[in-house]
Amino acid sequence: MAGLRKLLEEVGRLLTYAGVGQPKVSLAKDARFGDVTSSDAFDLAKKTGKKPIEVAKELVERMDLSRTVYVERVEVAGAGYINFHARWPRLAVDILTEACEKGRSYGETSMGGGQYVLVEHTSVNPNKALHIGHARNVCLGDSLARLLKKNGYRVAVANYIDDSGVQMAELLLAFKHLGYSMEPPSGEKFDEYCGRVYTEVSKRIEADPQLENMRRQLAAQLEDPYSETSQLNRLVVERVLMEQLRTCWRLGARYDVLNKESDILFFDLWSEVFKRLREMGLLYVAEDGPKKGCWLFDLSSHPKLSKEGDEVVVKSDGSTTYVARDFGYAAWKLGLLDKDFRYKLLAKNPDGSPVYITDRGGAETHKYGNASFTINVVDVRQKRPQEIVRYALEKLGADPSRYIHYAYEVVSLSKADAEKLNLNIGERGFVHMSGRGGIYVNVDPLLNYVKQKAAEGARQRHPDWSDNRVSDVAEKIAVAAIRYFLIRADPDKMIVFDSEEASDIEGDTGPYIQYAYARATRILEKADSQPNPHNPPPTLDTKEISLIKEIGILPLVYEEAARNLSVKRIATYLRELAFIFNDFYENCPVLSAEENVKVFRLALVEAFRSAVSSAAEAAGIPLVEEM
RNA sequence: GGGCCCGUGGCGCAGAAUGGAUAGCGCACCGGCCUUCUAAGUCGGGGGUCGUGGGUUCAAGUCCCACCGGGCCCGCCA
Repeated sequence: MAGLRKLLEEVGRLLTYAGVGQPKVSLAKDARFGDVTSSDAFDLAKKTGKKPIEVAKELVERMDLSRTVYVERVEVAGAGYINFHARWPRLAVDILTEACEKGRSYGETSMGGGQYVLVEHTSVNPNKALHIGHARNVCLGDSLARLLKKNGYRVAVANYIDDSGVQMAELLLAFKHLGYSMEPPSGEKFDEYCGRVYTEVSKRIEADPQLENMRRQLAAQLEDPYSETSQLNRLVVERVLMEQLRTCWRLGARYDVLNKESDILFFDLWSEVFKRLREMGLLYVAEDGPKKGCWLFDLSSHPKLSKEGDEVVVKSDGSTTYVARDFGYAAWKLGLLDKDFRYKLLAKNPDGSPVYITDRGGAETHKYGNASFTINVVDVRQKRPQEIVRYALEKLGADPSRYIHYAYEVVSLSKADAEKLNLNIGERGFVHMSGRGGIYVNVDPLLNYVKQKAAEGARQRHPDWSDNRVSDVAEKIAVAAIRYFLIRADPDKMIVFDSEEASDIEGDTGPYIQYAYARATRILEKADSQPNPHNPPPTLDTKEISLIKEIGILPLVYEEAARNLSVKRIATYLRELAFIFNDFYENCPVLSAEENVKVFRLALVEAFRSAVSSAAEAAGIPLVEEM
């Protein structure tokens, strides 16, 4: 077990023996307040009517420090705080030894206990390229999956492929009837080309009712899986999908399974849900009104949605709505159904693992459903439909807390970026992105832009580097910059995307973390002694202690982040860790220190590398040995 | 009309499920630090009534209420 946790437990024991029922201990936010601090005296003072400072003194008097391992001394401070100071050399040995030994897996916990979790993210309509808003989804989802793995969960990653909507019909209209070629102009990716075509066709449809009619016919043909239109659609979908996957892989994401919406119907996941909800009297046909002839899902006893009316699940023409398909799909995720998909192998992730896709003729079966819980990374605008699905699952007898909608706010474009697209947005400082409206910044061009910036810097610093090496490092810097930018923000806050801000590689950015790691790597490269954490100098520098403490905190950070599903927490940890390392780097020379200090500091640097590697892996931020 | 979310120095953010000791950081601005482990770094300076008003508490950026400002959702679209 990690050193800091042992310290916290020891403090807890001391307080318990002194008479505190439920000790409230936390790591001190400032070294002036010791290492671990308690405000229990305030609570006790309230109950007994004494002064907090008197209570604190009494508690401390009752503590026996003669047999502690990690606690060196205790003091009462301020109005009644109890501050504990650690026996640092001892604690340092524990923390550094563990970190050095475990390397990139340092800090991992077993809180998940092997539970199986299905994380779904990306889920971009397969008719366009990923824009920066989709990238937020990918980075959050991928980091969540990574974080859960760090905490001992078994994780599979799904990507929902909505291959049966109007948006596909619109694209097919262009290819079948409007003379658009299926081959993009040279140099343009197929998915970006399709996105452009989609925007153009949408505009034409708006102005031409006849085209709208044609689109409707195509959409109807998509309902029949054996129609010629459906076959063409499958071709387009898979081709766009492969291009999208390349972008996602570039960002560091990976997938286990791609579930196509059309296959939810084909494999009949919906009918059983329909039957059961109907038997429970929660589905009924509207006899009159604007929704006459539709099957509606009863929301009248829902605490909040009851005021908004019931939800259509089957349209009057007999086709299902998006929400209905999601009912079936969600029930499958939680193992409420006997039916399952069949798959075929689609591709390999960069790590070599297989990516399966649902396929009506597929030979493969895999158990991806029946998760302990499932997380859907979907933007906040879908809160209502997601809540309806959750509610339906509850009615079907599932524990609704197993169905988690991980909602995040959208990414919009700054005024400056809107103007680059020749948009006049007036008074407002931002504009919402829209694939249909052609208002977006795509991920690949953005990555290329940041990469180019990073490459310039690398070439200046290392004139001897080959083009390949420059490109390789610049790519990783670009990915780190974009991922960190998207992850560090609170998911509840809208990101107003600005190219210049997002492409920054100085200050509070991903490359800042990479830089600290590269510096550490360099020290170890140049060292002529072996790191040794076992014989710390009798007194440690405050910069050393800060760094050791921050390294020691990682397991606690992982648990906290997993408990709150907060990938932001990992980003802020990385930033803080790198900041503290830089402080150490500036103030504590390693290579020029006396031998006994040197080997200990080398171990500290090594331990730092373990902690950064581990946390960077959890956040999906690539590292470079030299930059 | 009903519901959800946001509001911290000029700008962008952090303040960690459980309220605690002088509110942190980046950008921008001014001024230092490269014959010493990469200056993509670092140190110092100016700049904040944490939207407003109440309340709870020994203690509120953090909890409660109201209001103001901004965003989103309430389709036989997905």
